[in-house]
Amino acid sequence: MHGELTGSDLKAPPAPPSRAADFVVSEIEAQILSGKLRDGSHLPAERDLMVEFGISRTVVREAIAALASRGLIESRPRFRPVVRKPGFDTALTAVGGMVAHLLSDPDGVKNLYDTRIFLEAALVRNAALHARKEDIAALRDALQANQEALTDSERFYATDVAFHAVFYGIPRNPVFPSLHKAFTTWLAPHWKRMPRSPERNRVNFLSHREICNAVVERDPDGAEKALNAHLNAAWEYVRGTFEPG
Amino acid sequence: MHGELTGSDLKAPPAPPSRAADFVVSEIEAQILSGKLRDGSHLPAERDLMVEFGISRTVVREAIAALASRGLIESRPRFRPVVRKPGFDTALTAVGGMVAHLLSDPDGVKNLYDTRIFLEAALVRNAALHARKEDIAALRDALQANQEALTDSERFYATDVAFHAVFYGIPRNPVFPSLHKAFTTWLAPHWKRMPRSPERNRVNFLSHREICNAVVERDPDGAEKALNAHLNAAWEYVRGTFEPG
DNA sequence: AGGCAGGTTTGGTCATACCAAACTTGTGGA
DNA sequence: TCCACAAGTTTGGTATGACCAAACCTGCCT
Repeated sequence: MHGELTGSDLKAPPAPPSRAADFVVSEIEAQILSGKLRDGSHLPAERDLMVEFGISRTVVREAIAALASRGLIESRPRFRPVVRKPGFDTALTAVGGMVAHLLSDPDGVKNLYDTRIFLEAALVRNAALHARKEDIAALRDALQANQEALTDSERFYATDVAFHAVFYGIPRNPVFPSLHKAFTTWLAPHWKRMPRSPERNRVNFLSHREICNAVVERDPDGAEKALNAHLNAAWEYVRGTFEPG
Repeated sequence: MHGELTGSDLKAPPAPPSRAADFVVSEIEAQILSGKLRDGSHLPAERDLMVEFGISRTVVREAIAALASRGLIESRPRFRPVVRKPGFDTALTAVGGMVAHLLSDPDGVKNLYDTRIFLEAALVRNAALHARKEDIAALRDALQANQEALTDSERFYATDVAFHAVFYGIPRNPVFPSLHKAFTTWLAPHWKRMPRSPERNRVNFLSHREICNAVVERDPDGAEKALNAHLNAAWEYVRGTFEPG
């Protein structure tokens, strides 16, 4: 049936590649890139693909599954698969399931959270140095919304997230908003179990205001310090959700 | 236009109907987490799984494929799948294929590279502030290796990567080395096409030395500035690999 | 004991069939 | 004319069963 993979392998140990569906995958991959399959359009029917590539439906389905898990196509149970040219955040979404397992280990949560702190510290520093007028305005708006939600823990959480999100938007690099989304999504389960109260909200709000003020005053060190204090304090509460101590 | 979907029968976004393989996936997922399937052990034969779950081999294979693409098991062509409890960098590896597509767009490369610069700037700053003696020593070693490879562009590249890697190790958070690996892997294709020469190597080495010195002198601003200059200069060369201008 | 040959597993692929849900189409009523 | 509903067709999901080739295992033979 199909040709051979002329043994030009790349690596000795894991090399003898005899894959068939992979060919289809890369083919469809290429078609998506070349635009033959445009974003949003849907994939041909499986039965059409099998004649187009001269393979069995088994392989077609396998290929589709692979593409789907790579985020290149979106395959709902009974519907026609939809072509999706992935963005940075769909990429991060795809790892989500795996990250969930990483987080079964408390160290995983800690490491991920520390990464977030590290990045966000750099972001507030960046904000203090480079924030534009609109950014400052957005920050103030977010802060006010945060304040107005002090007594509504549900809404406070949302405005809290929104406040932090502002910093991720300032560099004008789409990777950062995607990262923010990823962080909040991944850490949300633990966050949800964190005790909440108007008092806690108030503390957090004050931290936000402190950060905001430092940014407005163009004080990167102050902003960074405030953010670190803020997030490290939050950690003490989060860790209670899985470290009984 | 259409009336509306003021929801009667259709479940709008995601959650509707039927998937059979997903059950198997989550089941095996759970078994991996619970330790019933230990890391490194191999999965039961497909024909065994189909009786264990009372499903057809089709579904079993689909489930295995899904697990494999999520990085929970490692499935080589003709071999028994091996259970793998994923780590941060296997997670990032899994996205790799997708990222490759993001990079088909020059903006994607730019955004990713900018992200790297941003993170690495924060890392060198962190290094200047918190590097331990061992870290400084490692940095000096890496720098020296880098110098000794000046005339061998191949080896220079390796030592270059290794030098930068030191900074990712300083926070002692495994996420950062994984990120470094991911960055270098993803950007490598473009990097490979970048013109190289002993002169370029020398320029890069001098940048490295400058960064190293700033770190040794505990000068975060200087280190950050030097790194930004270094990487932004490199970008000018990299962009030539896809922007013919 | 060591090594090779043959039988047995096991993953990869194909072909076929059936079901149920989604899509399409055609007809009839307001 | 247009909407609504029902029958017919497509299409994805799953199940069987079969075959091949490579990997694995077993046991004989030197």
